[in-house]
Amino acid sequence: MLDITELSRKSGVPASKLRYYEEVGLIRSVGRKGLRRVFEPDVLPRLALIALGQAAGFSLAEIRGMLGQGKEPSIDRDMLAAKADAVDRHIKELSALRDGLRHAATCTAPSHLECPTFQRLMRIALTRQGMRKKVRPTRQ
Amino acid sequence: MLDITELSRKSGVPASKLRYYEEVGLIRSVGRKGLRRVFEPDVLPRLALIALGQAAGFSLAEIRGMLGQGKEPSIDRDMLAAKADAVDRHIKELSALRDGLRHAATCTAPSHLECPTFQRLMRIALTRQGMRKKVRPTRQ
DNA sequence: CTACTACTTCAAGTCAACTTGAAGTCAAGT
DNA sequence: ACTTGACTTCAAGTTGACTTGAAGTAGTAG
Repeated sequence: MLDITELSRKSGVPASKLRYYEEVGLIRSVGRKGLRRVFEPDVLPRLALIALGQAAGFSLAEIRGMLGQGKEPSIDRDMLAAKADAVDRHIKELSALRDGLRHAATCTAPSHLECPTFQRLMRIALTRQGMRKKVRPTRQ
Repeated sequence: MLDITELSRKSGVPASKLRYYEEVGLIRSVGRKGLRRVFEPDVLPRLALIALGQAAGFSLAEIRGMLGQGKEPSIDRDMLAAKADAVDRHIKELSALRDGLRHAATCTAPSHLECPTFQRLMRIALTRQGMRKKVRPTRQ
């Protein structure tokens, strides 16, 4: 059993965030010691999953859906497979971006617009336009 | 030369977003026809680059930094290489997540906590904890 | 018993990236 | 000349994911 400060220290997640996560139903405390929340140690892997899900561009609501409320993830297998496919598509886009960046860093073509590698990058970028699955950075 | 409606139609980017992007210095209009902004066609690849950069988890400020203001990207090669490395690390995380998801979709182990694939996923997730490079979905 | 500290709640603030709405303006068609 | 429609500006609103601040309270040290 961990109080919120211990959990915060072990996980690296600020206490305010832990309270927020509990409030929105992502984690659960199993009781109180005085005022203080007490958590079971299995919230640690759960927090790791949450962080990973965020890194993949899922909203907290989606992550809550994936994790379920019980301890056992108990998740819909088809949905998981679909999510995996979505992540895979995202990876492909990012691979193209990485290659494009690396190329741009070394390419000495007169104009990027004339460079075939750049052209390919553009095509992939434009392909992406339709599918509205974006991602953006979080402050801090 | 394109007016804002044509640019919006060709790029799939709503006009309000185009105005916003101009306001924050991501794109430039080259003049007005009456009230209406007029753009050069080379903003089209630029918009594609912006979308791709967002997909990679960069903020608009970072993207503005990468693209520069002129037509020629004129970007710092070292920074580009560093960005490419960052994207590559992100890809590795996502690959782990994808594998974890696929595994979870098919795994019939009694408890995920006992499953070695899940364990591996956890280790990678926890590795990520230190580096504050997150990403989250955009509405619409 | 009193202080002190670290927690508690709850409301409000913040941030990026946009969108929406009101009120105005221009050029093109009738 | 007048209407129409699509643009214009500018301020304010929205969303998700938090953080911050004020005011309160519970366990512990002295």
